[in-house]
Amino acid sequence: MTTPTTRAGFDPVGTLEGGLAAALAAALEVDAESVAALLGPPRRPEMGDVAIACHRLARGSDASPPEIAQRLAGVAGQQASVGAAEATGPFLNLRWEPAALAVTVLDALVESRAHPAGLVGGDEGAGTTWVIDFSSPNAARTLGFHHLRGTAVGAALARLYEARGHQIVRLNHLGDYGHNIALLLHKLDTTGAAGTGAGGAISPQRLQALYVEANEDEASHPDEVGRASAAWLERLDAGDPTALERWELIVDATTASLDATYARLGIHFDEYRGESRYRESALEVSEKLVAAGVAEVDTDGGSVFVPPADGHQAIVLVTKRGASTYESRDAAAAIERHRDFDFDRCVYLTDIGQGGRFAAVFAALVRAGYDWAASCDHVGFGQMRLGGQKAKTREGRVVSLDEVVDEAIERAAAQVAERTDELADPASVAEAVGVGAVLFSQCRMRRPADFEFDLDDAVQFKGETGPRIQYAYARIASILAKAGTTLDAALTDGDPALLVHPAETRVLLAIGAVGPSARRAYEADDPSYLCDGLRGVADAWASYQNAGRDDTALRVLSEDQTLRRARLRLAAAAAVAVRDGLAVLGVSAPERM
RNA sequence: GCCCUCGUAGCUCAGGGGAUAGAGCACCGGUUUCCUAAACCGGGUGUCGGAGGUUCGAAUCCUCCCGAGGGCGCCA
Repeated sequence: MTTPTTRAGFDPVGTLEGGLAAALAAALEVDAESVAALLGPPRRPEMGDVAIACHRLARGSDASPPEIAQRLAGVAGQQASVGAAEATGPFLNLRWEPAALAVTVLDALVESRAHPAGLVGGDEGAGTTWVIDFSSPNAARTLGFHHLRGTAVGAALARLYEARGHQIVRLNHLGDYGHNIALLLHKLDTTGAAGTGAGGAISPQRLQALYVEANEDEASHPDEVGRASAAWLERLDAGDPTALERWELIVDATTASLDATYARLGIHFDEYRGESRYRESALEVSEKLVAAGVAEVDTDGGSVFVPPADGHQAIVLVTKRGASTYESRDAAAAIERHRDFDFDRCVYLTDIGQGGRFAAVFAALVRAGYDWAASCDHVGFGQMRLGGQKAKTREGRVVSLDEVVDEAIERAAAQVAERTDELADPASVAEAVGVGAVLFSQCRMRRPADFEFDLDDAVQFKGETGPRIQYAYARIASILAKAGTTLDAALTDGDPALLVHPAETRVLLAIGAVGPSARRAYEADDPSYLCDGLRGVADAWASYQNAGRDDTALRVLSEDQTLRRARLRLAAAAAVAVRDGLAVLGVSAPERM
């Protein structure tokens, strides 16, 4: 009963359930697995902490489901971990013995501190390397608002994978090839030295201005600019030194700009690997796929393509004009990644619409003998809408990610200023809250679902938001401070067996649920499940703490010193659960706000 | 035409074959001599897009239809 920290991580309630399932299974002479699979939360919390539907257990038995439920109620009632067991028709509802639950949860939580990621950690990934490719911005442009979801979710997944024991390589597949670049090469040519500053470098701001001008040029003189740009792209393809030199200026300015934005969000990459890097290797891959009989050369135009196969769409590897394509460059990139990192899995986080394309590329590689390509996974996310429209533009222009973050921080600052408490550093709190609001808003929706983004909602500090969860942490921190103790000290002090009030049980169950929520998020490549778990703790804690307003007997800082220590331990546990979970999402937890 | 994602409360979204389908927002009321009222408590909403089918049991699985968005060999 005291081995809650397993390979699958912190799951004290699972430990209790396992013991219960074993006892029930023994009574029915069936295997524990099949009983454990039927255990789940009841429809409504008033019914109990855990329930079991007995219909399936009645199969192949003389007894009816209600009879089974009745019988199991008797067996369950004998368990030390069970406080109450009641058969309701074909269902068995039961409550854990509160003290047993408290001891199990809080002991497990202390044990989980041994893991670097705490209670959201696990060891499933030990000894394996995963590559994750996310954000994928374009050169010559600042990070746009439409990159927010992939960036926030990707960073969260990378941290989650690390928490689960994987070695992680974060890659940013920069769109440093094609039209945008061509346009800017031409622009740099026409503006000459005016385009560059001291030392020849281009500042991100200058680059952005040039990009806007270049697009205006194209709009007003499409034919002329189009021809000139295309010529520059050819020079670049041919390895022309001037073209390469300018290309480098553009990419350097881009990454400088991107890094600044990522830094605000607490995100970093191990490497940028732009598409242009695969200009030649893409053509080599194409040849290999032809040689393997996977790709064909089109008799009409000389292009190279992979015909539709096994339900996958057709993909073009080389165009009629002999240029690589998105698909062949992706194939080349995958091969390079496997060579460089020897990954066990390579995750591509992009919008869901690209799933078919990636699947076709990976399948073609597998058919050509690159068996490892079966461990390349496209993980897609739904589209963000703004006022019912695609997030890419608003009022006809690209909304930059920086603008959104600025606005979020501004609103957070206004809120913080309103409660001019003795905050030592209101600006840093506003930043933590603003950034937290933005990141959390991106992670909380189920990954594949489209969702309507509303900055007002995200930054509104109530409801299902990051700030509300941060607030729960801050309130606990405040209590601990008032008690003159620290989180770490409180966590191992006090007797859990005293935490038997229903409001306390609710907090304990919520804390216990965070581990499984992290595991599920990990298994589904979807941080939203973790968000659910954190929200549960914040809800339960807020409810508990507010109950203490009306009923002084429920105060954490009880007159009874023994009870007080136990409750401080519960508070610390809730705080740790929230903090560990938010950390995975990239959201910090200020001590005061 | 084919493929993918989806359709659940006024809005934004959860629902891992099981009970009376749930949260948040918005709206209305209540709770601050109090451990932070950015909170909490209470108040009510549903042809689960439609029709069949499988099942003891379907929002959930299968088929068809309707509707939305996205993708579908030479753009990135």
